[in-house]
Amino acid sequence: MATRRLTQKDIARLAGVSQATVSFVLNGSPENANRIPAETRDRVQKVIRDTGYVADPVARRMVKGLNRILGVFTYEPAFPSAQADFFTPFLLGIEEAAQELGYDLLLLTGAGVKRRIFGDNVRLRLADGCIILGRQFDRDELTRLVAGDFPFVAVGRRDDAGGPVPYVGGGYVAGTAALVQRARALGHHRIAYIGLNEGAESTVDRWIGFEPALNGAELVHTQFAVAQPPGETLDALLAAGATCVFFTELADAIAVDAVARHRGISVPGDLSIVVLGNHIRAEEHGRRFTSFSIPREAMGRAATEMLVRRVENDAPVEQVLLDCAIVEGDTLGPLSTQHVRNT
Amino acid sequence: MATRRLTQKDIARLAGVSQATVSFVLNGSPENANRIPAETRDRVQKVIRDTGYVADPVARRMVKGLNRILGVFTYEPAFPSAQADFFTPFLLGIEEAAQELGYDLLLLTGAGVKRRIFGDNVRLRLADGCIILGRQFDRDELTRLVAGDFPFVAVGRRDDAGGPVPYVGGGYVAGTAALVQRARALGHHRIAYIGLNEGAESTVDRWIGFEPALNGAELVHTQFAVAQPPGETLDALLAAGATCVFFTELADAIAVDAVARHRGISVPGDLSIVVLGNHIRAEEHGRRFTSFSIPREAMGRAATEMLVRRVENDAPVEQVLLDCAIVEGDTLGPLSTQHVRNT
DNA sequence: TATCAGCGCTAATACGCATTAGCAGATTTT
DNA sequence: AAAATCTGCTAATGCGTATTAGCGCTGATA
Repeated sequence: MATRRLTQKDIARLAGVSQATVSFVLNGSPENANRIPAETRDRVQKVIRDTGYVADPVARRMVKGLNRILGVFTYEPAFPSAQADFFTPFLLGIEEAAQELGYDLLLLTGAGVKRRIFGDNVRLRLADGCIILGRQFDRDELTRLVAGDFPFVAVGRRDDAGGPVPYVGGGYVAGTAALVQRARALGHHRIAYIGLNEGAESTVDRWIGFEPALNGAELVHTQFAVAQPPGETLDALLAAGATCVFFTELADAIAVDAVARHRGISVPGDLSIVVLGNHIRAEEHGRRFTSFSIPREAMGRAATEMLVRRVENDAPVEQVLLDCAIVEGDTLGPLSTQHVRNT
Repeated sequence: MATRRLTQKDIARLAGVSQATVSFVLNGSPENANRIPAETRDRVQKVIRDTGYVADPVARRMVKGLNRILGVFTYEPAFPSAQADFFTPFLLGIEEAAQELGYDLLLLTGAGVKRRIFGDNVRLRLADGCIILGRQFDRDELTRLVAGDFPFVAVGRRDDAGGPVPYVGGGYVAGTAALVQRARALGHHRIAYIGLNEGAESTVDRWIGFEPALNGAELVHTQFAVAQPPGETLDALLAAGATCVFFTELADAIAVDAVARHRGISVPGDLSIVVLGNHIRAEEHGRRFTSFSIPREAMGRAATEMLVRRVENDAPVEQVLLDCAIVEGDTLGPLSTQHVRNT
């Protein structure tokens, strides 16, 4: 560690030229580089090669505006295993796109307990722009970001916060509506909804897609809560005469499905189940629920590309929703004849 | 984007003081900060609060040496799904430790097809030090790293490269030896080894732990290759009269186990199987192989802590191996009486 | 012969911050 | 009353680079 880093001044001294000349040799813009004859250029380059000199990116950044670094900010830690399956696909897309575009990623770990973008020691600004991941999102910080001049893109749709928020989200509204239509096409007209209908945008979107798509079907039961006792939920569903139930939470669907199976109620024979969204490795629980898939990797990619557009070309705010493909699954079936008779 | 970033000069102007005073208010070293009376300090801090000013970390880094950023370099992309299970646990540990120590992570994506540390535009140096992940490792680059003055720590044991390499590795030698002893204790003395015994350090370590631990047992069959036809491998094992076989690759073990089951050969009744290492979610294939676990998360943590030690205190090179706990599993059993008779 | 245009390079500056040296005025000491 | 000390600040500098302005020189042009 004793040896100090090499600088352009050192190279200049060794090559018998000035620091400016070294700089020109390194990043010869056509106009200026041409003015340096091959002989001098070779001499300088030889010294650079011999010494293994590399320009200090920090100093570089001082002069130019940009750093070719994108920040990735998450309000929750990105890797801890509980979150890993959630965050990993996004990061996958982000990393691939960043690599293709020639950017590195600065992972902001949030220095303290509470993660904040506008904190005391915000190293975020080291990046040229930033991608924001995570379900929770401090409204005030979002507002400040929108108001500020630091380029960012959110992964996931966001309501306006003192202005439109640039984002790449999932088309949950359309995906949900498509699933409802599918259920309707299969004859279901006594439908139920289990899950929150307010809070985060991603949650609200399910409900926004759901209700209008009913289109005359009867919403016989709603439960705007999650993680309730599955037995009671099932009782309520049956009492209401629902033939098809939509869950926002996979976990709830799994629990209710298990109870139903235990009681000899056939899914989808007696009751169809639809889940509004998917999870990685959903297959592990042995049931392929009818749902839509969230294109997490593509969202990460698109957000990265959008961010670079904003950083490099000062592009205007964009808001993009990516399609959520329907996952057929085994839990949505046609209305049984028995139900048809009962109605 | 029209509004330029705020600088200390702006704050100074607004507060009616000099830029130096603003700097003192921000990072008041006890001696100097005391010289600024509370009145002035409050005035400056109010402006800072009102404007939301944050110091540019790049400029900061220009002056001080450090940035509180650790680079994470991987020769392979870190997230793509095939690698995700491999890299994620390391990153988990790295991120947690970095967060605790107050560092951010710079993920180096490798600009082109071939990832190199010493490239044309090495952004690595923006970090204070760097952690190197990945199975493949360019020998020349490692040598240059060792020779250079840039602090780094490798995850995984590395042979000397013009000097000792600082690393945090897994105790594969000891783990392998422990498994061999376990097999011996169960009566096995006709043992086989399937897998490479040269190449990467992690591979070599298995063999190094394996052979001496035989301690008189007969090595009746070796196959220094992976991904061979499992049927043929099994034939060879049986022909050699092996009662216990060690695999370096989980995939090979799975394949041979499947063929054995298909042929009605009992594992571990007729043949015990040991795998030298584990994989996340190994349970998915439905077989709990006897093996040792690789403490990936702990390795990430330890490497990060070691790196910070090197960065902050210029600590000497350390080489650490973390214990690999034995995973009991279901595939190593006592020598069957039939085998005992045969011998 | 004086002027001008190119050539090959260098001096000087700015980027935003931390930090050292130091200045003017007030207060205390001798 | 002069000297020393303290108080509250600012000027100036350097970190390593990119870049603009410009200098001294040669050869061509007027």
